[in-house]
Amino acid sequence: MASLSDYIESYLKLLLSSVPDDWVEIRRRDLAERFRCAPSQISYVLTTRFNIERGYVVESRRGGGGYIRIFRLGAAPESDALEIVRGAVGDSIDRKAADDLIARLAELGALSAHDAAFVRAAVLEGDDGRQPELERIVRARVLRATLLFVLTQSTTE
Amino acid sequence: MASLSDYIESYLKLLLSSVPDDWVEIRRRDLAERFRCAPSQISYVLTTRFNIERGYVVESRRGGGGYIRIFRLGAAPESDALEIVRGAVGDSIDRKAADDLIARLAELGALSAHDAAFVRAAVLEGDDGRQPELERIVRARVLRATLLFVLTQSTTE
DNA sequence: GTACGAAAGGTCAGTAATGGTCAGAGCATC
DNA sequence: GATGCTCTGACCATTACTGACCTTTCGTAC
Repeated sequence: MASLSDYIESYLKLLLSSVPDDWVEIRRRDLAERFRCAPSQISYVLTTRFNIERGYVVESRRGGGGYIRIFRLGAAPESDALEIVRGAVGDSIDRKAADDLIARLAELGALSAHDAAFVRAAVLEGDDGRQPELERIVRARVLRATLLFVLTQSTTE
Repeated sequence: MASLSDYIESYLKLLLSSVPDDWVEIRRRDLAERFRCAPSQISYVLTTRFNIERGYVVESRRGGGGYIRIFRLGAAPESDALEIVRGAVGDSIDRKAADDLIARLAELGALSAHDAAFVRAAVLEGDDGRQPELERIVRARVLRATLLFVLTQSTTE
């Protein structure tokens, strides 16, 4: 329990806790140099430790003056609701399963009635039922994004 | 946020915000001199940062007394963020256009940096480039749904 | 009004400087 | 030895920036 990835993770979290805003900007190359590792390792740490399921969003730009920005969202990463979302929404989901999931989260108290209605609306947006396969994919992506958004927004305080 | 292009972009936006009308006039050569760069770099900044997707229109004239005018769009009170989303996202959208739209909304103040990063992450997630046509369609749907969701979410209180 | 030179801006290919991806090797744990 | 996490290197994609060359416009001489 002391891998290089762990050190990089700690370092980034320390960085995040030391700034007033909830985001930091780094350069992949510099960080790799500081830890004497391959640049791709930084990418590895970011995808495994700073993904959306853990409460972070990463944004980057390539090319000259490129950067990586890490945003920390407000949620407790180990909350039950996030666990459920992580497990329940795959790459593809049908309408009923999506609806059930939303209902279940509302029941758990993770989603207010208001939020549940909005998530449901977003997920059904543009669903004309003509391309079932496409719909399943879109539904999964929208569902995951909106749920994570709501869940990481509302538990901030 | 450290490249010369970024500085030139900031400078021009500052200029735009300091005038009563929504347009400014510059000379490519003077600006290049001020930033100590090649004149073509100014053109580069204009095409990448001040295009129509981001809400700007550029007009120019060559020869003696030549000039470049930059007009900012979207300042009309009736063109709110929701309208822009409905109009800009069609049935299919490429990666760059999606990114530009998110950037424009962030610039308008409709999206916070957090929310912009969030939407961007949701829209670009799972984009493996193996089925470009399908991705374009999925991207448009996810973009519209998440944008409408985030925008209506933040304006409801 | 034509010709020409000077003074703008436009275009584009090429180079450099980033970050992204992914297969596979290494290593730890069970 | 199977499984899963770490880590890397080779290769790819994107963005920044420049210089050489092109086009347009104006002013002036004739």
